[in-house]
Order: sequence, then C-alpha cells, then structure tokens
Amino acid sequence: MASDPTQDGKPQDAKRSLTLRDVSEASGVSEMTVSRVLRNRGDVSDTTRARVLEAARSLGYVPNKIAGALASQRVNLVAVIIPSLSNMVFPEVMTGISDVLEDTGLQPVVGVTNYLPEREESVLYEMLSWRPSGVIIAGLEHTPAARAMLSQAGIPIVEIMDIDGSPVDSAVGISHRRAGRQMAEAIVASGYRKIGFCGTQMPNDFRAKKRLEGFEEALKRAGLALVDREFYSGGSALLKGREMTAAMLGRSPDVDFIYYSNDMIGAGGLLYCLDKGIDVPGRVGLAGFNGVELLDGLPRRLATMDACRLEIGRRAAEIIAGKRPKPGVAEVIELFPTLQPGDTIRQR
Amino acid sequence: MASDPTQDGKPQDAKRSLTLRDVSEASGVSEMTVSRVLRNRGDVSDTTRARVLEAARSLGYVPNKIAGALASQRVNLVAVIIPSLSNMVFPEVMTGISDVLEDTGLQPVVGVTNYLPEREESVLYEMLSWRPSGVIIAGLEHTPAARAMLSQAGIPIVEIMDIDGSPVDSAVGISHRRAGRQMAEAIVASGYRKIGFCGTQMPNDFRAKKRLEGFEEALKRAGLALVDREFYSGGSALLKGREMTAAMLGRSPDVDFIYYSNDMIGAGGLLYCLDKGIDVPGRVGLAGFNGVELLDGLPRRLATMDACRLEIGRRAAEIIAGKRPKPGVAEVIELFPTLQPGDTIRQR
DNA sequence: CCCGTTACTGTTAGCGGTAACATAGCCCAG
DNA sequence: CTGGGCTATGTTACCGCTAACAGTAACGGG
Repeated sequence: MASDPTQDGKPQDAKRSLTLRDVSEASGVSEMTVSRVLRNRGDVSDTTRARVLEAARSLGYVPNKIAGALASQRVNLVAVIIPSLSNMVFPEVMTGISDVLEDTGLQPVVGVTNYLPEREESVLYEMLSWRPSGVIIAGLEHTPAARAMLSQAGIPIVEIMDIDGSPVDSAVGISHRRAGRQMAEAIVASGYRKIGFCGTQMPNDFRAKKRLEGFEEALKRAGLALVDREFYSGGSALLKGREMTAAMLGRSPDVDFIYYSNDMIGAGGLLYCLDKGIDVPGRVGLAGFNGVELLDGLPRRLATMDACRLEIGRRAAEIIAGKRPKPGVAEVIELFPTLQPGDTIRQR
Repeated sequence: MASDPTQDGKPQDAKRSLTLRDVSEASGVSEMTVSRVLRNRGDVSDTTRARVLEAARSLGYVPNKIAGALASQRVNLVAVIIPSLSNMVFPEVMTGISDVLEDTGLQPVVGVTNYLPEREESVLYEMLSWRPSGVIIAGLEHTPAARAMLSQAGIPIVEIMDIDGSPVDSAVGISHRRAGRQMAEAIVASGYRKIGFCGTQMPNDFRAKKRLEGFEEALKRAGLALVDREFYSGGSALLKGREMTAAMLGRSPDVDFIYYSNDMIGAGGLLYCLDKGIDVPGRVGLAGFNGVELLDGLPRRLATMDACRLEIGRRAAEIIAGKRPKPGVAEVIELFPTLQPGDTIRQR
C-alpha cells in the first residue's frame, strides 16, 4: 500500500482523495473558478489564478478526469489496438502515433491482442467502454461483433498496416499482396528459379498471409511455384530463422532463394548461410520483410521491403486528430513500400 | 468519421450514445437491474437476465466505464510507466505483467517516458488523473513532484527493475550495481586485464549507469581501471555496436575485453569481431547485459546477464493485484540475475 | 446619470452509472 | 394465518466535475 505520511499505518482521514472542493475551500473561491483555472478556460483574474494554483500545488491536487470526462463528454484518449509489442514493428508505429498526438492533447492507450481475434474483440470492448476519441486498430480482419462495435462507435476509426480489404472507416497501410508480388518479381528477374518460403505459423497474421499469396501469385505468373516451405511458431526468431534455413537447405538442396516472412528470421537465415560459408547471393539469395533497423548492423544487408511503419502511425494519428484536408471524412491512404535489394539478391 | 449505417452522411439521431436507460426501456426493467445483469452482480432471475442480455446485445450497448468508475469509485486500470518500448526489455516486462493481471479483472495501461524525467512526471500526472488501482513504474529515480504524487496517491506503487535506492512503496528488481560488479569479477577472474566499456550516452538511464559504477568499483578493487570507453546515442544499436567496437579496438589496440551496456550493441561488437576474424574470446572477450532472446540466434553466444524481466513484471503485478502473503504491505523484492558466460569469455 | 460592455465569479443541473437501502412477492415454520 | 426470511426488483442519492447560464462590479460613452 502506498506509504502513509503519518506513522500509525492507518490513513487517519481514510485518505479521502482531494476534490475541487478542497482546492476551492483552500483558496476561497468557488469550485467552478478552480476548474477554470486548472483548465485554462475562460476569464480568471491573475490574482485569483495565482491563489488557486498555489492552493492546488500545495495540496497536491490531481484532477479527476473520470468526473471531468463524464461531465464534459470529452475524453482525450485514443485507443490503439495492435497484435504485439515484441516484434519491432509496432513500437515504431507507436512512435509515429505519439509524435503526431503529442501536441494535440490526445493520448494513445495501447491494447495488445496477441493475434487472437476474440482477444481483439474483448480489448476493443474494454477500450470503447472508456469512450475514447478515436480508435487505431491493426488490420482489416475483425470478428463480426468487433466490426459492429467499430462502426457503431460514432468516433473516427483508422485501420492500419493493410489496405487489401474493406475498411470500416478510414485506413492507412500498404498492400501486402502487392508487396509479396513485387518481391517475387524482383527475385525472378534476378534469375532465381527454385524458391522456398519460411514464415510464421500464425493463422491470424493476415498480412503475412497476404504477402505470401501475392508472392505465389507472381511466381505462378512467371511459370514457377514454391519449391519448399517451412513454418515456425514461438521462440527466438533469429534462431528459428537459422533452424528453418538449415532444414530447408538440407531437405531441398536445389533451393536457390528463400523468402522469409519477416526480417528477423531472414537475418537468422543470413547468419546461418554466412556461418556455413554458403555463397549469398550466389548459391542462395535471401529476402525478408519490414526493413527493421536491426538489419543495418548485420554483416551483409538483407534484401527487404520497408513497411512504412512510422509513416503509417503518423498518418493514422493525423486522421484521428483531424489534421487532414477534409477532417471527419473517411479516407483510405495507401503507402508504397520500397524494395531494398541489399546484398542478398544477385544483381545482373 | 465513423461510417454511418444510413446513407445520408449525417447521423440521423445525432448518434446519442446508448445508456443503461435505453437498455432498460428495451427490456422493460429498471436501469439498476440492467446494471446488475451486465456486471453479474446480485440476484437476477434467469428470464430477466436473458431478456436484458438480448436487449443489450441487439442494441450494441457498450457500458460507460467513466460513469461506472465515478459512481463506484473503482477503476480496473493499472498504470505502467516505462522509458521505452523499442529495446526488447520492456515488452517482456509487459508480458509478465499482463500474464498475471489477465485473470484479475485489472488491466495495464502503458505510458512511455523516453527516459525523460519531466516527461515521466507529466505521464504520471495524466495517468493518476484517471485514478488507477495501482502504479508500476520503472526505476527509483523520479522528480520530487513525481515522488510526491506517488506517495500521495493512496494506491499501491511498485517501482521496478532496480533496487539500488529507496523506493516510495514497493519495489521489484535487481541490483544493477551488483550485476556490474559480478560481471567485472568474472572477467578479471578469466585473466582479462585491459578492459574497455561501450554504452549509451543517456544521462537518465540510471540503471546502465549503476551497472557501470559497480563494474568500475570491482575493477578498482582488483587494481584495475577501464582502459577506454565509448558512448553512443540513437541509431541502430547493432550498427553502433560495430562502430564503437571498431573505434575502440582501433584506438586502444591493447584492449582485451569489452563490456557493453546492453546485448544489442554487444551483439554488434561480436558480429564485428567475427567479420574481422578477431579471435573471440582469445584476443578479446565480450559481454553484454540483459539476456535477450535475440542472442540465441547469433553465431556465438554472447556473455550476458539476464535481467529477470519477465519475473519482475510478474512480481510487480502480483503486488498490485494483492496476490501476496501480506497484501497491502510494502515490500522490496530483490531478484538475482545469473551470469551466462556464453562463448565470449575465455574459460580457464 | 443611465445603460450597455467588459471582466470576472457564482449557481444550478446534470453526465451515466452504482451503493445502499427500500419494497414486493413468495414460501414455509410455528 | 402470521411473521420471518428468502429472492427479485425498484428508488434515491450521490460520485466529482463541467456546460450553461446568472449574477455583480467597474467602466465609459452618450
């Protein structure tokens, strides 16, 4: 329990938390005037203002936003619902969001779903029950109930990361299908023909799934098909990348390119190949996805495609904050990731 | 704006949000009964319950926790205040917290300070204004105002990560000073004598600072001192690790060990040495700190010390949730990190 | 000198729930 | 049949704050 300034252990006055009334009594003005001072609203004389601030400060008064929000019907919170915090990608999105929201008085509140739709639904319900000013939520795939809540909420909704589908309201993201396609085209153009895929075993990572679909589609158009594939779940992504690469190259020695569903396992694959003295990109080419900063420190630059994470966060926040040409109007913003060939695709 | 089901663009009924009254009218019972049903409180007949639930569901009612919290003086939120999300360490702490809070009805709300004390103060103020049921905050160093707020809040406070100092209320963490000392002792015991340090240039990363202090203290006791040091700020940690290592080995060729303030730059250093064909741990030994999962995928296991992150999160959450032998009593829990020598310290 | 303005401060009525306390049936023992 | 103890539901009074409006005093122009 919080330490009590008095020594008797029991809070002597039941620790009744401070209210506007306490400040108003301490400063000899009405509660309303105190409220005005603390919110910098309306006209208050300088002397009164000073007196109130002094009283509030010396009492250690912290306003009760619960009461404030109820009375004013205004909440400065923005719900941000994402699948995970541990994979480098969402922290950067959060950075973009915070940057923009910083000077709007709005504040992001994060909820994590662990890629579980039911969890997403309950997190959303929970957050909506705090009546936020807007929702930023990853992906376009939600349970029917979640979609219903989103569309009924009466607040701006921005679905982020992905635009392959139909948004409830606004959306900011990239086409993962196109991203997969582009990567496949680049790989094929470089002369690789026996292409394998390593990815996550997550049925609900719809974006990874779409990338793979786009990838296979482009291969097919080039008269090719995946030679081998390998999935993992859990554990150190870097290590899994090594293991999957070892397994695949062992099982399918003719594979000459491996496409990874994310940079982390791609980096693992790259380290494995370098360890084993496998010629990259001569004997095998490698590519990942996301453009994570981590790659900069690797011995060789892994081919990848940045996912515009920072920009996605920024744009989404701008929509919520009404910083758009036509605020309040739903819009879909497609961003275009650039392919970074790095050193792991053969140049020709 | 949220899409309106009707096509005229303007919400036809001003989108007045639903209240208990709407549900009560739809189901023909009092608001109180609806409230009871939705919270599973008190006795409600099965038929009434079913009727109410049906009405709530079909209307798409989402309770207003703002009103609920104000009336009941209960908020199921736990404020979690941490310096950063982007460095692998706090996401894992969050996981520990969420795991424990999961089935308590409590919910973590994250605030990020970017290692800025003033920012910490304002984030704390903001969060306290929502009257959370507890606060979990990283570190023992806060502005005087922040300390005052914490001790006045009248709710359980847990300061995490560090125990070298005096907590406001409860604390869960490791001694970073001791951790630094232990690492130094292990290094010296392995015969290294020309030891350098690479770390972050962050005046407010008190824990990194304490590790370095402990480290130097132990060196001194062994009659040694740091031979060289190098600091960085910003950018890809892996890359910075490479660069700093290159710089240090170039400038001080006699350095035979480098202690890094975190695993990420340590990993960069390791990759650099392997690239350059430098004998590790023969010519130089290397060690980091944190025990991040990432290291598992590296070509060689970097010496490190795990920071008990998951456990810290769990314990902190248990204290907040009152899942302790003596709930409500402040306690300080010290955890003991284990040194993982890996392959980058010479064995003798 | 009156009245409209301006500059400040106070009063009242909720916001949407819930705690606490009725109240209304109903059943059963005495 | 009567009262006590259920169970199921309703009533009332707030929770702490703010919107909206209502003063009040001082001032200046006509």
